[in-house]
Amino acid sequence: MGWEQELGEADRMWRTYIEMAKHLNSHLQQHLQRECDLSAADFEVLVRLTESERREMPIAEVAAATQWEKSRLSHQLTRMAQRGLVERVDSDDRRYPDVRLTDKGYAAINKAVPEHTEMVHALFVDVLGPERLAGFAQACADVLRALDEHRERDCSL
Amino acid sequence: MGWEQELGEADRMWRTYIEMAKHLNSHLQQHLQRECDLSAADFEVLVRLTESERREMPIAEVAAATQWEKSRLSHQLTRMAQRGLVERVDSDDRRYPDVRLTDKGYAAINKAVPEHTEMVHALFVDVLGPERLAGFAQACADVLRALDEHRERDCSL
DNA sequence: AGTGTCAGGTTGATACGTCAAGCAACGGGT
DNA sequence: ACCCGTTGCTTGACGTATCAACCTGACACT
Repeated sequence: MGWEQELGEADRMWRTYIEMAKHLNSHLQQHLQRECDLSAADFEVLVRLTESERREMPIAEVAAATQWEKSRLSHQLTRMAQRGLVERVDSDDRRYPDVRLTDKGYAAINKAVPEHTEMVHALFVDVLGPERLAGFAQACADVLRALDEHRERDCSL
Repeated sequence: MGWEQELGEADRMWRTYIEMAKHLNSHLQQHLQRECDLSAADFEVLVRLTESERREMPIAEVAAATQWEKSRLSHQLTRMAQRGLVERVDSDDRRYPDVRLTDKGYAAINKAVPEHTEMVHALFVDVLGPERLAGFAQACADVLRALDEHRERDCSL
């Protein structure tokens, strides 16, 4: 035993990142839950829906935007519909029903977004400052690119 | 509607980070699951256990290290015990039972750690390179500190 | 029209996380 | 010696995520 006592610099930095991500996430999530009675999943769906002018879009579009499994989205929409945040509506092609933001959902997201944004700024954006933030984001973009390449390689097997 | 079309630079960078974190996480998790048949939670518990010389430690210590709710840990240990990765053992003080790594658990973690580390390097450490990694980690540390301060303020209310 | 195929959606089973309540064992005061 | 409070762990119920199987309506080809 004991290789983990000999953690290199790099691995300790990795752990720092992991810690940060975990705490930041849970903090934002708890805030959202307490203040707005929305789970992170609720929030994400509602945000996507506001990206349509009509407060309504095909379910598949939400699925693409969130990158969720369709079954997860389906369950999520069922629960949100039960709470009156959204409703399913049939479109012209009955295979692909739409989701629509209800007034209640609209009110909820309009309360939540500013608070959430403020929190993100206080805990992240303002802490880093403009230059470091840019560097950070560039790093994230690079990692994302590496991930994509890696995934391509995996799929081509 | 439409404020989100006017996302500032900062908010787009925040989204980049979120995307990166999500993808990186799910990639590592899937790899661990496929190659080693371990969930992220399994992995974390096993790693903590290897940090003891005796392959065994009080449950409370694992709880402290992982920062999990005790009930979550309890459920997790039950499932891991069912799969033979760990076992509960009574210590001198019967209030505080220990968890011990079984041989099977030991084998599992010894296979998983190098693979996981390799993946972390390929997707993260090596992508950034030493200097950018250091900057990144410093940024994470700063955000963590901001989080702690914020939490203190919340608790003192 | 009839049949096949397929994309998109739903459903049910199972695993995991969280919350609240319960349980058990040590330690101090009497 | 007894009771009681505290502390750590477990349990059960519920909400959520994932996987696999299934359903459905449109389209193409015959």
